[in-house]
Amino acid sequence: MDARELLERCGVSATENRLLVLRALSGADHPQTSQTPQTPLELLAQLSGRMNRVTLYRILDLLVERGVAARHNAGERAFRYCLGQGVAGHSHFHCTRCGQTQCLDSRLLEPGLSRILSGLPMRVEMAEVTLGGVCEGCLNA
Amino acid sequence: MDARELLERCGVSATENRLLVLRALSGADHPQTSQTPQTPLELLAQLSGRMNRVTLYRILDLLVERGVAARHNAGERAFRYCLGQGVAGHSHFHCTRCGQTQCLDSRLLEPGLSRILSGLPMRVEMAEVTLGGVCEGCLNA
DNA sequence: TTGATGCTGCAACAGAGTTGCATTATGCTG
DNA sequence: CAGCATAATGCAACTCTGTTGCAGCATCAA
Repeated sequence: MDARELLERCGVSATENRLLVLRALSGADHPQTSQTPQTPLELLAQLSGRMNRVTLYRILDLLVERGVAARHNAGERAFRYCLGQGVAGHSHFHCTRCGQTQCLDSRLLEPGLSRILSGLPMRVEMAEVTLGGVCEGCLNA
Repeated sequence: MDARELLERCGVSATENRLLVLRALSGADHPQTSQTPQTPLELLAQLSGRMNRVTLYRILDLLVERGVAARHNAGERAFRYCLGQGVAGHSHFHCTRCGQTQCLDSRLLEPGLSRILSGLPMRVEMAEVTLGGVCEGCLNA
């Protein structure tokens, strides 16, 4: 979907900076990162430092609040951000061998997750699965 | 189990400070927190600030490394710690209404988790499920 | 006793995120 | 178009959380 349209649909104006952040999140300039959630500083590097650090934080907060991006924590000090909302089934895998973090296809988690939720007494509105181990690539290498 | 014994079993000497931290983690003095992972600063408050901040951090690192405690991140700035190792099925629920975070019984997650893992191509060594929503207590209130 | 090791505390530092405020851009109303 | 209100941005300074280096002290074994 068009980034400009995406922004306006959720009620925020499509400023130059916001478009840049969306572009960086989508990995448009660094295809290999498209499935990897990024830290604010990594994003800033992609933007060649052209944007103020604070502005970036504010835009990320806004995107998360509007459900355009998801904030995620893999046990590091910094948060990581990626496109897509943070509700049901937004999950990640972190490879301890190569250090890469990748987003998991939520459809793979669906059946298992609903099984977990069915056994719980609380009302669950958000579910995030964080997995760690050795990724397919490292296993084959 | 006895705290002193627990420490010595995993090869670290049972110093006064370490026993204090274990005691605080177990919620011995504040029963309502026994199921709630705590931040280092909350732990420090329980210890009436009698321990140096750095010492506490070092002890927590040690306990995590030895599998006695689990480090966990619920999307806040600070980590939270609780007893029990951080491997397979260590999971939490965060109530958005009352703000409480509680540990989930891993046995409740077991079937759903193994279903998730069976569909993935990577070798999974750690799995953590983070749920958010409204807890049982708040639903009834 | 001596030496080696481990634990603790203090101070200083580093990373990540936030706040306050001034400046600039944008858009609306008359 | 002018004037004003609002939103977005940038800068500096700050807070919070965790880390590192170093020195003092305890413990234990030879």
